[in-house]
Amino acid sequence: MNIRVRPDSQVPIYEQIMSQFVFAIAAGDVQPGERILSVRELAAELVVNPNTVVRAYQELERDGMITSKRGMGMEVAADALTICAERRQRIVLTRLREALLEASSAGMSLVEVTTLISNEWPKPL
Amino acid sequence: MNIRVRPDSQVPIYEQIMSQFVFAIAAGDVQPGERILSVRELAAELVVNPNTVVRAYQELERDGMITSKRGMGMEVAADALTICAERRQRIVLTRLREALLEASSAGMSLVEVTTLISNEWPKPL
Amino acid sequence: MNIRVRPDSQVPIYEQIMSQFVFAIAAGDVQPGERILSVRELAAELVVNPNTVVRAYQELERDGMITSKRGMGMEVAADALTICAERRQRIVLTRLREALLEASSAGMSLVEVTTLISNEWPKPL
Amino acid sequence: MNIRVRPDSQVPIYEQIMSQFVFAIAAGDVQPGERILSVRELAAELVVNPNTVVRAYQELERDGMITSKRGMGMEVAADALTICAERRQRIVLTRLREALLEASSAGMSLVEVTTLISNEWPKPL
DNA sequence: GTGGTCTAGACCACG
DNA sequence: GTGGTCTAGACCACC
Repeated sequence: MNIRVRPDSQVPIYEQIMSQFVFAIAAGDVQPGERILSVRELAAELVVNPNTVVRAYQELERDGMITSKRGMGMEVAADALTICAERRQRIVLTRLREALLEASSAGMSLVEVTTLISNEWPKPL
Repeated sequence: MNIRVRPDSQVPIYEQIMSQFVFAIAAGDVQPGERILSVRELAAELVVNPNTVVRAYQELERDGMITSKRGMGMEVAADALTICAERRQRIVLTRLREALLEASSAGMSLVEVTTLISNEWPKPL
Repeated sequence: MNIRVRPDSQVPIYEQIMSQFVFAIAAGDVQPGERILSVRELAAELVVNPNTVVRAYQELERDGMITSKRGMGMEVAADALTICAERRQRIVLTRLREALLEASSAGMSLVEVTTLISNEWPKPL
Repeated sequence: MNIRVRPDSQVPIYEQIMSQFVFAIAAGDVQPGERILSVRELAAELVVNPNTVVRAYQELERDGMITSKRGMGMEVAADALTICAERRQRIVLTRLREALLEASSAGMSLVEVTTLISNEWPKPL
């Protein structure tokens, strides 16, 4: 799994990290039980403050996506897949709804938005 | 033109005010040359601190959407329509792009997104 | 004497009116004892709020440049010429000093400024 | 770089702060990428309300002179030098033009002004 | 009446 | 620690 963050994005770095984990787990890129990078390792790889990774991991753990194994690092939780699939859906939906609400209140029609989306649909990375 | 703000939104109140002006001007709800509510009036109407309105107005002014007539309030700038139309497009596009990028990186296909949007398209207010 | 104001200038309209009177009197365009436009007339001519003209006239009167003749309007004061000449000097000097201070603190040399001034010297109107 | 403000000046404190940054950057006193004083630090140093510094920094940021690194303070932007050099020129020119226009309309000749300037040229601080 | 500036102090998210 | 936003209330200049 490849994690990348955009430090200049509007969305907080720790949230970017979280989303990427959620997406990776939901997609099956990482399996339940699999060990994940340590805080220090990931922080070094992303060139990011370790505290930021700590926060992302804490929230992921609180939500049951990862679990800490008594001083041996952290791994993907057993039931992470279900949670992540649901959460992925929720993240995407929320963001899309906001964008649509704004487009609508800006006076755009459904047709216009649909056309625009077809043009803007990002190419696979 | 009716302005409403959600004080508990993620997006700052002064930005909400700005967007609504941009959209209202772009839609022709208010004409260039037309006087807008005074800082105190709008603050009272929105139940918001006057300074918050001041900030929104100042940013709108420096972007050329409104102009201040010393001691006589503020009015929609002569060339506000062009600016606002362009900016509206930009605001909506930016937000949509981010949402689509996320949907894409979450593994959704263009078809799925399009379907989802048709279902989620907000009803006119 | 021709008075013109720039409503969008940084300097207050009433000050613009005052300066122009000072300059006109100092230049001899209007003579002591000569009647000046009434508040209403000047306000109409400049398309300006009468209160603004009132303020300009009040300050001019307070400084001895014009005097009100019992309900018959206002006229240039007897000793206005001396006062205005002195004041004109002061106005120009103050403004120039500020500009030079800024230029200097911006790192420009005297030579640069002198050159620049020769190029920028406004053509007679 | 030493920043000083005159609290009793006509020009707003936040503008004084901005100008000093522009001049300092244009002069190369601070380099692109260099970290600048935090809001609280500068506010304490100038004995000024932090919000005043915030305003100055925000306007400098939106004009591309400095950039904010979330949670890590602000630094001089990469292309700040170009912007600041251009802006410095503009600030000085505008102020000088106004002063010259006034001097001219007061009836002074170019020679008089040049002489006056040589006498008034402020000594280096 | 209008906008413009400043202070004081609070709370928040982020790293 | 950092910046970002908001409130409250004050004073000012201008029209």
